[in-house]
Parts: sequence; structure tokens; C-alpha cells
Amino acid sequence: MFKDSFQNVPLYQRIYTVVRHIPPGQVATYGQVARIVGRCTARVVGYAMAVLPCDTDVPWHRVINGQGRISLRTSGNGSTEERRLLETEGVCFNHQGRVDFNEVGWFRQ
DNA sequence: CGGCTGACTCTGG
DNA sequence: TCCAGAGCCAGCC
Repeated sequence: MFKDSFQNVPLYQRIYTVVRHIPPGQVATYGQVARIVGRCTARVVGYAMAVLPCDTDVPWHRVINGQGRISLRTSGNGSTEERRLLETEGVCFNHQGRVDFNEVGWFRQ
């Protein structure tokens, strides 16, 4: 699907494009994004997020790990900031700090 | 060209 | 349910 849109575009650009397609109030996992982009794994998606500039228009906060939790690089915290951004968009967290994929999942199956 | 690193995921204990 | 180890691919020395 998305693969047809970009063919000779850098891999990072593909990942960013897919992430931009995530509607507000919904989230996707690294694995799902990797599957949509194809030809890359969840690790690559995570690395693509890691190199994102601060002034990017990519809603990187809508990308979380497969366990429904927010993952940030080893730099430390910021996940709290993350959670607040998502809650602003209407994403609900349970008492364990996880999101409910049945409610906000983008490409669930 | 080769090795190291990383915002992950899966499996087993 | 939580923790540890192995596999994975692209980018950057």
C-alpha cells in the first residue's frame, strides 16, 4: 500500500511518512510500522525515531512498543512528557501506564 | 569493507 | 507478570 507511494525514497523517509499517516488519537507499534514499510524491522524504526530532529512534523509520540508502553532511548525519562502528549490527543492509559490497543490501536489485527 | 550501536520483538524460565 | 537472552537491519565511524 504505502510502498507504492515511495520507491526511491530513503528508508527513514518512508518510516516518517508512515508515522505521519497515523491519525490523531491513535497509536501504532514499531513492529507494525516496520511491517507497513516493509524491508525493515522494528529496530530500524526505533533508530529512525532516535535520529528525528526536534522540529520535525512527525508524530513520533504515536509510535510505541508492542507491549503498549512508551519507549524512549537510553537518555532516560521523557516518557512522562510522551504520555501527556498522547493524552492530549485522547489516548487513554490504564493504571499500569499502558495504552489500550482496542481503543487507540491504528493497525490492529 | 567490517564492526558497533540502538525509541524493538519474540521466546523461555 | 516480570526479567534475560538471542535475532534482527540500517547508519555511522
